[in-house]
Amino acid sequence: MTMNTDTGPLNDLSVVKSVSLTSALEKELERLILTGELEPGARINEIHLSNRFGTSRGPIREATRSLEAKGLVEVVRNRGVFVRRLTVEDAIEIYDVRAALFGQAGRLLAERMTDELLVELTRLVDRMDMVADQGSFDEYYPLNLAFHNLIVTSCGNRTLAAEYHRFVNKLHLFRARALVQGGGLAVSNREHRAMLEALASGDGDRAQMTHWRHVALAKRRLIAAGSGGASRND
Amino acid sequence: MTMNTDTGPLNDLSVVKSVSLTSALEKELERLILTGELEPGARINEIHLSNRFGTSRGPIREATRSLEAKGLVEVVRNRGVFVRRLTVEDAIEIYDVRAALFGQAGRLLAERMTDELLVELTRLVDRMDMVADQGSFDEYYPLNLAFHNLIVTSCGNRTLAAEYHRFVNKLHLFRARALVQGGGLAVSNREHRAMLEALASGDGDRAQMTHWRHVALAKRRLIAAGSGGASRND
DNA sequence: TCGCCCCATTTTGTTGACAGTTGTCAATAA
DNA sequence: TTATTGACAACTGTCAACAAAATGGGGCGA
Repeated sequence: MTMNTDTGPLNDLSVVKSVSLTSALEKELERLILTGELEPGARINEIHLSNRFGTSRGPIREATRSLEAKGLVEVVRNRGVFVRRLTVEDAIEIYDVRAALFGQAGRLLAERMTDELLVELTRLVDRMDMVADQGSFDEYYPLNLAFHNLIVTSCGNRTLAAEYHRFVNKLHLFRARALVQGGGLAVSNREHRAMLEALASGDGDRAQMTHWRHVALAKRRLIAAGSGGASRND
Repeated sequence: MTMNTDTGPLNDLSVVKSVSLTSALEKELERLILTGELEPGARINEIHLSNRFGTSRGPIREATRSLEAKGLVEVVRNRGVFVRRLTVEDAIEIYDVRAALFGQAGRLLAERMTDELLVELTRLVDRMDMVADQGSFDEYYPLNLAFHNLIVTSCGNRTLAAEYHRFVNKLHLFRARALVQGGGLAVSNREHRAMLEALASGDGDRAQMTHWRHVALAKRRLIAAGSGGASRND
């Protein structure tokens, strides 16, 4: 059982009154899941949670039903709810969806590009090149994340952005999560430069293609890495 | 209030025991929303529903929280839940997401195309041409729906298919729903033929482009029709 | 007549309790 | 030793009741 009884997260919950208890619980549960504190496959015990958060089971059940609809947990009747476990096949499917959404975001962004944004994006890619030379993955990863987030949130389509983030989050449920983050840093950043050029040109077709390809290649790297060693999906 | 007290749908609910009451209620509520029996903006009264379905409020609350996560209803604290109302801007955003997903489906399908599927798809397009000549929209619409569904469900990516359908469903919440279905029948079917050719060629790039463009053009038709007359989104 | 305040009613938020189901473990028999 | 059975414990599914908030209407005063 991965439950602890510290009261840390509890404060955030008790303070709020403007927002419903259910949604606060949902946010907290989502955090626990995405950070891995609740591991994929783990069972979510309603009584334990209600004790931990000092509420009854009702709001917790509502929160888990919401998380089920979002695809983060699985509800089995008379058995309980479990943190969803993604297979390699699931992860690959998600990559295709991600590629489609990210490509569309690139297209939209190319058609509404600004100089400031181009400067900001270029700076991120430059810094990624720097840390990639040093092979420092720990520094590369957050920059990479910021780069992608900036593109998606700037494309002007909030629906698309929300969906994109939902699927990126879902990848956290993938057991062999290290594979997702792997891949050549320098190679990946060369793709970033191609994306930048397409965005700067204002050519929507080209931007969509480069952005789509970036995720598609990441998927390829995932498959290649997966078929090598840790391909078990039990 | 659009509630009636007939016991028709109730039977389906009481019979089942293997599936939870919550998910049965959720399905029924989703049906009521998508068919328009519960109109966009309508308030969902927990007590009324619990009386109507003969349950307590608990399962109904869980079902509505799930529908909220799916984007079909909106929950306002201490006020209740309302059937979500889509603005024109929302609908346009959804079209972009749909285009991205449909394009990806086209690409995937092109790479795993079979002769039988091509025959089946061609038959649908042929029949659409027939009824389009007669200007019979009532016959065209279900054929068109079947055509798109067949493509998406055959692409081999269940995650993508589920997302696509989720967004198509959400379009039912758009007030000026007639606009969504509008557009030239013959024009639209000409795009279908281009998609067929791309699928038959097995060229993923080309298939993605033709499929993406098909939805993008539908979006354009929506915008054109919307800016003309019924552009109010109150 | 118009605007504001107060109170009753309605509705939601949350809780605790009970019933039914699942999983476990020990005792028994082969 | 191993398989089976029965009882117990833990947990989920559902419900009814209480508390808090919002809605609506009537009365009062300007």
